[in-house]
Amino acid sequence: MIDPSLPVDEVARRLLGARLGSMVGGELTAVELTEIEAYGGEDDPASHAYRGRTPRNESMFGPAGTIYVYRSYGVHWCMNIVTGLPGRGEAVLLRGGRPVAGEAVMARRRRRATNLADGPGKLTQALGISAAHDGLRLGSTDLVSLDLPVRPVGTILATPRVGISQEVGRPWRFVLAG
DNA sequence: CTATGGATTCGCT
DNA sequence: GCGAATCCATAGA
Repeated sequence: MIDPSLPVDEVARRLLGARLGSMVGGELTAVELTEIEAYGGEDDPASHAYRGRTPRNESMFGPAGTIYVYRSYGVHWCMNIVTGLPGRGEAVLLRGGRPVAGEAVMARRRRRATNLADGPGKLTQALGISAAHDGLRLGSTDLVSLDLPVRPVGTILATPRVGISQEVGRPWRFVLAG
């Protein structure tokens, strides 16, 4: 599913256009990923893994494909997928997607009809992702699915990551053009 | 633009 | 232990 030998930024690129689905409360929802950021391990000041292993980021140090969910700003859930070798603490943050299934369910969860998943907190809310999913592993659970794009996606833009003050020079935010 | 929200971590005592 | 600062955002005015 996630090749542990690939650099984290390469994984981020490849996951653009992938279909991320969830089965929560018996309801199926799915998005096509359009915005992803890469985060390194203990050598990346912007990464949660920078200060080493803690109770919160424990799942970041699991095998590639592990899901890492954390609370952002005390309000939102943010979902990451671990990459690289176990113990490295590398992961990609799923920052946005385009709904492709279960839009009505997403609209109900979001209490909105538009902008259903165009942000990290919106994406998890639309898919029903929460702390209950932290530590699960893609391929080992039916609750979350990830399917890589069957055909090449369009242009991929690389920009600095947002919301951080460190390592601004590292262009590790990837967005699908259009 | 501002209000909001709560867990986590760190620096002290 | 305890308090304070921090934090990869969103909605609504």
